[in-house]
Amino acid sequence: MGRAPCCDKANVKKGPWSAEEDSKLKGFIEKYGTGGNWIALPHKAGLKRCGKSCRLRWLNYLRPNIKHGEFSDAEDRTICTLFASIGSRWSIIASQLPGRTDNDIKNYWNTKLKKKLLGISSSPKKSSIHHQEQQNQQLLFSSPSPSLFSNPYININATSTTPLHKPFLSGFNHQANLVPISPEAFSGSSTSSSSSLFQASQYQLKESRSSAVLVFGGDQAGSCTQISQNMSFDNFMLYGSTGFQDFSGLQSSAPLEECSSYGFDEIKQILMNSNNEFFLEDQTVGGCKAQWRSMDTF
DNA sequence: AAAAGACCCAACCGCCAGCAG
DNA sequence: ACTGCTGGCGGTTGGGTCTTT
Repeated sequence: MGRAPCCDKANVKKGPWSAEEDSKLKGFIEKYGTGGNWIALPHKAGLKRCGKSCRLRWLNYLRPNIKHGEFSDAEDRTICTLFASIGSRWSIIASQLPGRTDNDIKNYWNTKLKKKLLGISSSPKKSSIHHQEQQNQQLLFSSPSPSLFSNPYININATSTTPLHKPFLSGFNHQANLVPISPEAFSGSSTSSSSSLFQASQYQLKESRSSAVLVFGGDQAGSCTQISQNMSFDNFMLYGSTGFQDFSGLQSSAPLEECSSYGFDEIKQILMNSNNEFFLEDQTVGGCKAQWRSMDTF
C-alpha cells in the first residue's frame, strides 16, 4: 500500500495561482507565520490548496526579497562554478545567490545557461548542435590560445585514476566576497578523511579571499598543489583526488605560498600543452593524475 | 495571417531524510 | 525498532508565449 497523500487531492485546486490566492497566502504568513506546519496552513488561511503547493508558492514567488529577471554575469559564474563542483544541488547553489530560488536557478540553467556555455544559439537547427559541441571541444582541448584563459565559462575538472572523493575541495571567488562551502554541502560524498582535508581547505579559502584557489590533490593539508596568487583565475575550478589513499598524515597547515609547487605560468603552460590529461607531481607527496574537459560533459 | 515549432517557467510529482509518537 | 507524517529537494511537465516558416 502506498503512502497516504498529504492532502485530499479531489478537493484541492491545482494550476496557476490567482492574485486573490497570493494575497491570502501572503497576508496569512506575514501575520501568523507558517507555524511550522505547511499541511495545516492552507485550511487556516482559507485556501483550497495543497500545503506543498503553498510552500512552493511562498518560497519561489511571494517571499520577500525574491529577485526576478535577468541573471548577472557574476551570478552566471557562481552558478557555473558551483555546478562544476557539486552538480545539480540547486538549493545549495541558491543559498549562494541572495534573492534567487533553487527553482529559478534550475530553470535558468536548463533553459539558458547550459546552452550559453556550450555556445549553442537560442534556436539552433538540431543537426548543428553536435557540430557546435565538437567545435567547442576542439577549442577547449587543442587550442593554446590565450583566450582559453580569459573565457569565463571554461571548466576544468580533475579526476584521479583512483578517485576517493568527489569533490574534495571547491574553491570559488564570488566577487570579493568569498563564501566557503560547508562540509555539510557534500554529505554523502565525503568520508572522515576527506572531511579533515576539507577543514584545511576551508581555512585556505578564507585566507585567499581576494584570489582563486586551485587544488589538484595531496594527502596532507600542506601538500596540495595549488595556486593562490593574485591572478584572474576566479573563473576556473579544478578538483580531484590524490592517488594516495592514506590521509592519516593530515596535520600540517603550511601557509599557502609555501605549499604551492607550481606557479600560475607553469600551470597555464601545462594546460596548454596537455592532451586532455596531465600529471602533476607534487614535491611533497607524489602527485595526482588530472583531466580536464569541456562543459558538454554536464 | 496562420500554423508549427521552440522556448520558458510556474507548478506538480515522487522520493528521501528527519522526526515524533 | 518501527511506522507514519512532514518538509525539502531535484526532476519533469504542461500550457502560455514567442519565433520561425
